[in-house]
Amino acid sequence: MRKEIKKNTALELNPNVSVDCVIFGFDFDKLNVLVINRDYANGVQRALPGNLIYDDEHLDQAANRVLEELTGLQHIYLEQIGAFGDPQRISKESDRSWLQSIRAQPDARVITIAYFSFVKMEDYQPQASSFAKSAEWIPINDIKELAFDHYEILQAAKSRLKQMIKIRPIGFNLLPEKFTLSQLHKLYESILDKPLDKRNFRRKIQKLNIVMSLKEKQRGVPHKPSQLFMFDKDQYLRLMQNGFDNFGF
Amino acid sequence: MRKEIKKNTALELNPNVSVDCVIFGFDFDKLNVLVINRDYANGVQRALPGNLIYDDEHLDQAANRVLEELTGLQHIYLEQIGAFGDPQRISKESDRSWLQSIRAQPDARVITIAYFSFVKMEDYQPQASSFAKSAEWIPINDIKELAFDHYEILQAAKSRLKQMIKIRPIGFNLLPEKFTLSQLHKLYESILDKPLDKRNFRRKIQKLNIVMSLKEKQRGVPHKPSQLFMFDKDQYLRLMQNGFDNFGF
DNA sequence: GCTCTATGTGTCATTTTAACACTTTCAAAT
DNA sequence: ATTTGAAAGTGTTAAAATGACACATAGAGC
Repeated sequence: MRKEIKKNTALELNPNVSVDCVIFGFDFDKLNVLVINRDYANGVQRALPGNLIYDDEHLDQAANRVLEELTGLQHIYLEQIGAFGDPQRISKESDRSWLQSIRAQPDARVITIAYFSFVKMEDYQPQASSFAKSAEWIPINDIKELAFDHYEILQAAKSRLKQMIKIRPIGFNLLPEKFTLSQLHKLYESILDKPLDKRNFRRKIQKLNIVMSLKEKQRGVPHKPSQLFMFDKDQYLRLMQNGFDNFGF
Repeated sequence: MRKEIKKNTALELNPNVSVDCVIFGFDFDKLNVLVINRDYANGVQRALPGNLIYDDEHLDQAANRVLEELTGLQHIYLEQIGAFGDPQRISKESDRSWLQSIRAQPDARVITIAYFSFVKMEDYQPQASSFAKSAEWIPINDIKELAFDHYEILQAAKSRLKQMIKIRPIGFNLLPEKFTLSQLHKLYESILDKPLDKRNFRRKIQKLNIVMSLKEKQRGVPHKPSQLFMFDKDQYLRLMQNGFDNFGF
């Protein structure tokens, strides 16, 4: 018998449904993703933060709870990517042996609902706990494999991010309050994974009026100091409401 | 005790995960959606075709199977919309009483994975079976309520369709092999839910080279007969491969 | 042959895009 | 004090895309 009898208590995990989170961060040079490391027989393996949901829990809440339990990150707006449900998605040998050490029903079919978000890296210092041995930011392009089907989920998240940047001014979430246009430019290049003409980029961004130039400049840099900017929240909200559908580079 | 002991046989339904399908059709005038009718104590209620998945089944396969079982539609490319997982999503009284008549574990938490697709209405005459009393095309704008959270799912599907039409030439799937530009025009207006300038629409479509004009005209219409067109499959595939991201009306 | 109805067609002003190179400002090193 | 290195900042032009707009045409039914 593989499944246990399941009582209807509020705090019971649902053995068939999990959530996984892809959290993007930007270090002014490249995109990073938040991963946890877990011990297993033959070493350490990376995975996205994720776990089973409780039976009476909203999916979105579950994603937030799990993310916090494993990495300490709180109060993050997570957006659903979709469900991943290959019946074999958790049956690699390294995954199975690990599941046996942490799950009451390690052989249950599990479908997972993936979520993603993007944050200012500086604001969130990951703090591992629960079954995560550690939690850290890893450059996206350095990731060659992950547990379960998490690599596939990561690719889906990247492609959603790429789409999303064309219809929403995402920089808001990934950059600190004050930033330079070069940093924003680099962010767009990192996400779209292609070079963008500097002058055309600046023209296009400025026409949207979502950035306001401050009276302040960078200091201590060994080159011409850059103007600092902030996002204009009102203008941002106005754009979003009018269903803004062209931010295409 | 709400859940039964669950054995690990291949043909067992997973009590926690279902799929639901939103199938759009176009009758040359407006968008329709395929719904099933089910009997319950106080009458008839409409629902999207959907049901539990088997424990060893891919989600996509489950969606295809369920759609066929309930409506007879086969061989349809279904695209995932996402997961819907409100813990209360199946607890309206009318839904519960109906579930008790068809489910082994009517009180289990069920999350559903929604799929959508669009077909040529003429090619698919719905044939109800299983617990569907009937299956039929209903104009989208006539639908005011559906079972469970299906109305919400329908809205999500509509909004995905609206997005998708901006990045893919969807007419391929919704129109018969030979069609007129006016029909295509009307289709775009129905999906986008706003009028589009006739001349600008025609110019834009023709520039893409995805439609080929035939040597054939409409016959028997009480007005100037329209030129017939077909889609150019090669050009379509070429466009799709190059990641075609602007079809914006 | 008259009427009704949907088809089909072109222009122009405005906006958007893509391509492209040099000067400026600061810190650090000499 | 001068030089050097490194990134910031800035404008023009040609080509393409967009949006607004009105009237002649072809067939069916009477």
